[in-house]
Amino acid sequence: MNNGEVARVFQDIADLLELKGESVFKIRAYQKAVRSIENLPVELSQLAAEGRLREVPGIGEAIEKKITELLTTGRLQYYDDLRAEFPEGVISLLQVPGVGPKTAMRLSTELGVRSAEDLEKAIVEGRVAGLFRMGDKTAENILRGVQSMRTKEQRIPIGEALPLAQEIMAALQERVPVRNLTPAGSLRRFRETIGDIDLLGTAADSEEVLAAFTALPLVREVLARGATKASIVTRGNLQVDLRVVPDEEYGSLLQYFTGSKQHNISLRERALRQGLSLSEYGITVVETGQLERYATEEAFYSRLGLQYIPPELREGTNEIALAAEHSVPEPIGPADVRGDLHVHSSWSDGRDSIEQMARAARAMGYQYVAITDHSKGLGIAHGLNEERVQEQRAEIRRVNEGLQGFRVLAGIEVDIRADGSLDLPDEVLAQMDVVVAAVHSAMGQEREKMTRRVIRATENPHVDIIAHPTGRLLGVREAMALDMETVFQAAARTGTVLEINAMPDRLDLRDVHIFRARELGVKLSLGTDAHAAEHLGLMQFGVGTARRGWAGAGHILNTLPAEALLAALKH
DNA sequence: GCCGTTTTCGGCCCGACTGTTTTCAGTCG
Repeated sequence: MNNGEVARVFQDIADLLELKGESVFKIRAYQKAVRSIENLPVELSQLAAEGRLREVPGIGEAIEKKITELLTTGRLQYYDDLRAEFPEGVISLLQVPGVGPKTAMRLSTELGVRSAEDLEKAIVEGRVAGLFRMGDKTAENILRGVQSMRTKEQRIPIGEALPLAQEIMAALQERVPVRNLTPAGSLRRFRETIGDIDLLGTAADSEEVLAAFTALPLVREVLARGATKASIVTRGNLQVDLRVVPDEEYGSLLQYFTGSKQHNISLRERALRQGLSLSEYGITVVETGQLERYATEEAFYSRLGLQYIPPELREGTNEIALAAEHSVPEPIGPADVRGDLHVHSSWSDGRDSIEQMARAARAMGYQYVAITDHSKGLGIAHGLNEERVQEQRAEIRRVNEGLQGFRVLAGIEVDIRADGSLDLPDEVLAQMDVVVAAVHSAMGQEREKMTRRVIRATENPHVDIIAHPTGRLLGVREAMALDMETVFQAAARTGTVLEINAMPDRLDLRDVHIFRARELGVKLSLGTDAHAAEHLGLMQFGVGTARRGWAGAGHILNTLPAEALLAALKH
């Protein structure tokens, strides 16, 4: 049983306990365990084998026992008993926006509703509005919930959300005087997918800003518009919330709306022990009732005796404890990156010439770029054979002669074949500055075979970097079946670098993988996989993901100058 | 059910909004 499956069981238990009307604290304990497990960078089975389950925040004696039972037997008696107490399907009603545990139970016991379809029928027939303490408006609200559940846009990749947020912010700034306009929420934390866009700003006249916001051309529907907050739905069917407050409250508001939820809960629990109560309006000294306002997040965290915590680290793991000791690591920043190590040109399936890519990379402030076109096995991408590799090397030498203070590295993205052998002979690979290897075919191999295949590639003395190691495409293709722990160990043992692919639909390695790989001493690199000059800018998504994996500049090879980088590579 | 620079027992984040209400319950983020 993997972490996701265990987390689902505990989520179900939390839901069932809610239906049952159990103590909210017990329910919260299960929910906390779920979030903790979902964010875990390592398999529970591994922790269990090492007797370290209790080290996970939110896992105590009782939940440890339940996890052990699940891992060893695949079942959980407590869960089975709990489920037997309720009619099948009641849990599913909790998925409907506007329906909580109380309503779900009443719908089930009083109307026999067991599914969203049942619910819709009951509403249309007027049976819901007829219930005690329910009315037409409540029924209508739930009906909208059922419908939105069907049509609502799922979480969108950050690669779509960020440009959209920037477009909205730019449009707003053109129209009204608004300061400190910034994304908050999961967008600011650089999660790989975004549910809705949260924006914050400050202004003397918040009403004016909100009026301009709700009147933007891309607005399809205005959900709410108050004195400090407005919500709209875009034409692309995505919800965008904007909060506008005075300058002096900006710090606490930004802190609050950046989250994560678990981070904020942990922060507030800790503050209470210090006699302080936190809210989006500031910090209240409980004893005196005095409200202190904060214009910056730095001052807010400082008041709590904490080091500043970068947004990408605020997931409620152990960042607060580290901040209390002032030992939160400094994550890599965009300015640390000195070059891109995964770039295609028109020699394979890229759009732009080597020289165009090189000049674009130099314009970004880089010192080098590795041209890593596909090898011959990828016929569809016009991959390079031995002969064209030599021709391309000559072209790279020519381009380098025309570029001062910048270096184009001769690289290749060599295909890892189904058996783990490489698509070009070792003699050819030995001549390259950088060899990137990647799986592009037979991605459905079973776990053991796929793991052996990738490990064999890491064992080749010429392979410097494994690109997009899991092969996933967000929302399109699942990660390949790979034993990541074993892959990390092989990478660490052989000195092979694992790539953090910055393409927003890849982000591969992903955050939790980066976290674990780093722990095991694996070297990492950043690459955009650019197929056109403008893709080089996607590096920001790779950097954000690296930060979520708590990677510092020291963990990422292409923060080094060119010579030091080449010396650090395997061959 | 978890957890401890107040505690191994007794606490447990905070506020907004909505609807159906005469003071609040339920839901959400």
